[in-house]
Amino acid sequence: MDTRISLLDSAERAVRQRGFDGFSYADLSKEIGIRKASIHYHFATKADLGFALIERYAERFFATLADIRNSGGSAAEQLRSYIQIYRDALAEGEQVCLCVALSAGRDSLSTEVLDQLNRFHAESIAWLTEVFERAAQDGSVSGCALPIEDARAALALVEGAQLLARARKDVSLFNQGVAALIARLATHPVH
Amino acid sequence: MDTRISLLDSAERAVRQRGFDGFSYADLSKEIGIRKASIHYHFATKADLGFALIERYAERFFATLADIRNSGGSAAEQLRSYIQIYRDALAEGEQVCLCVALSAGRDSLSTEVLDQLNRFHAESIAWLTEVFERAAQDGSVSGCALPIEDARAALALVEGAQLLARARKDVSLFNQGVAALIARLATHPVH
DNA sequence: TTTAATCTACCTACTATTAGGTAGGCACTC
DNA sequence: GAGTGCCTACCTAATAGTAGGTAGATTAAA
Repeated sequence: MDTRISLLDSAERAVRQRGFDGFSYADLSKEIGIRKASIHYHFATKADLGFALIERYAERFFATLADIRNSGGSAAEQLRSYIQIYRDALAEGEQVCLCVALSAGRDSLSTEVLDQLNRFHAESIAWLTEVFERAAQDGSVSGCALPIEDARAALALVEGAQLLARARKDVSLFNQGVAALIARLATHPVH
Repeated sequence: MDTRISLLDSAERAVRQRGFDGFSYADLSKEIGIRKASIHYHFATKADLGFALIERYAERFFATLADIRNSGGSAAEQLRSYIQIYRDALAEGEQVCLCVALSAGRDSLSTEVLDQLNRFHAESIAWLTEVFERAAQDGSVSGCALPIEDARAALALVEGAQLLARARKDVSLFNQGVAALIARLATHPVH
């Protein structure tokens, strides 16, 4: 079972660096030290591996979002945490978040993986919409429009900023991209 | 020379739909009706083809930006035109802009193509910064912060919104992503 | 409690297919 | 006759996936 996890870890890093078509079973084989054919024992097809990847990723991601929501911070604080997830995911500008990586290479994905990807986006927007609704109440975020519009813009922004940052392997490009959003966030409790 | 253009057209569509690794010389061969080997006459290597692609694209793109700048419209009008370029590029949600497509598959790109990609981003941000500077004067865009920050955020936003839209083959996701930005744009001349 | 059956996690060796790229030739035009 | 634009026929390396086997642990039956 340890091998399975090693495979997932190795594959996730590869996908987030080079896309789903950017790594092969041979690559994984070299990295974790079992033969290429043996990988098929754990993941019969590459599509199966892809599905397992996004399933595990979604679980982790949404658990983190739930933690942030339950932390009780202001909307601004929660948004800062949200942005921090995407900043951390960059890993020195080498990687992007798994759902950005998969979105980018959409064509080679199975419908199951695509469904998970859609769920990912939908739940992210739902979470962000809630935060922006709270922002309208606690006043910790300036310049708010409709919560749903702010939510969709925020998602597009962090994903786009990741893409720009990885293109030049430079995390500061991410920070620059989200600077305007961060500038709207109150640094101290507003009430 | 007609074949060369057909090859570029076909390759551009392919890259923007499936990424640089998502198409082969065999695909192009089938699509335009000459043998695979003959493509090497026009583009000795795939890297050469990639370079020709982004070169042609950049020329077109920046000519359009120059036209918009020279149109004499307000900053808000020019931003609307800018967003429209990215919306048009989506082509029913099938494609993304070439630089988004190339950013997504960064690893398989030659340094020459990567350089062009960086130039693309730098010039886009320069153009947008100018527009936001003008916005600070003509007042046609609300909620402006630093022009450079607004510029970087706008670029990240349209690129991210494209990614989201193509992931679901749905242009309305792009429109939703940029709605908050568009809401900041004055619909009538402000002075 | 030994024996038989089954399962796990791997192996070697192979397949068919595709990738980008090359060598050399052929018709046609300037 | 030199250059253009294409051809057939090939190459090497890599791709995902398959066939068949094996050492060792676990389980079930005698």
